[in-house]
Amino acid sequence: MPELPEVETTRRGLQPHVEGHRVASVLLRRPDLRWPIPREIESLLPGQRISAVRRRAKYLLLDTDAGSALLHLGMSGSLRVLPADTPVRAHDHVDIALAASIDTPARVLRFNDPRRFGCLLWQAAGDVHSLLARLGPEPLSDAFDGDYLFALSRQRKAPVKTFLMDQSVVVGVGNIYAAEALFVAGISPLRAAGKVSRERYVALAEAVKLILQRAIDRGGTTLRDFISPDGAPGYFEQELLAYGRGGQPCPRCGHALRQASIGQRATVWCGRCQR
DNA sequence: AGGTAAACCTGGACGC
DNA sequence: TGCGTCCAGGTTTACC
Repeated sequence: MPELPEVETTRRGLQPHVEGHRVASVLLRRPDLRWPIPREIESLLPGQRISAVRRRAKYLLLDTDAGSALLHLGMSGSLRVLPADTPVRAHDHVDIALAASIDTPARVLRFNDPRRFGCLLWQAAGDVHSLLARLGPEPLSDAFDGDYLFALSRQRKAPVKTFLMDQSVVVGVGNIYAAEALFVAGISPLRAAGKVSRERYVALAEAVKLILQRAIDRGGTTLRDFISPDGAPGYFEQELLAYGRGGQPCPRCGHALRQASIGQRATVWCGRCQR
């Protein structure tokens, strides 16, 4: 489910309830998600004060003096901050209980993930987890621009949509926002990455930034099960121009939007506006 | 090295 | 109503 805007929405929802608070206890209702949950989550995290809630790519990090809990929401994961006595529902796999303080009641940070493609891992203090080691730049940073994409894409034969979704090229762009950005930039998702001009990569980088920022402003996209930590859905779905609209008229020219699978992912685009 | 496809897992939508 | 099939916001892993 979650691409960068949904993870960032989650981070922002978590931050006021989690940052500066102490972990009272950890409850694992199953020992694994995508991978086994490491021992440190149970042995080191309880008692620690969470100093920051950060995002890198589609990962969330809960920083403590001992190290960081590293979370990924996979396709169907969500995190919520709930009153400590909230009844458990199906697929509530992990509770990180937060200690009560003078001005806040006890709450629980609860990780729900039906498909279990998400993960909860541990990054020791001073370390960079191997999953974070080979990631590309953040799309909303100055390091990401058209010149960067142009330089990296030379000689590459994979479709530009596959290239854009490669997390070692740029992080955070998944299937929804890749389709949207290519639509806005007027680039066919099928075009080989190495055959897109510098000028058009400038337009693409700008489109990625614009769309991701706009989606963050709307609280992300809720298709099925994405919810923010306070239970609210995202409102970007109503602004989607291409994703999920195969067969419908192009919002720009009225021509029927095409749909096909590119790199194992359903892709929608306008054969007239996108070349 | 780059490119492609299988694999992981559950639930919802759909057709019969 | 029930069952089979297909599809879904991700990414590692294996293979060519």
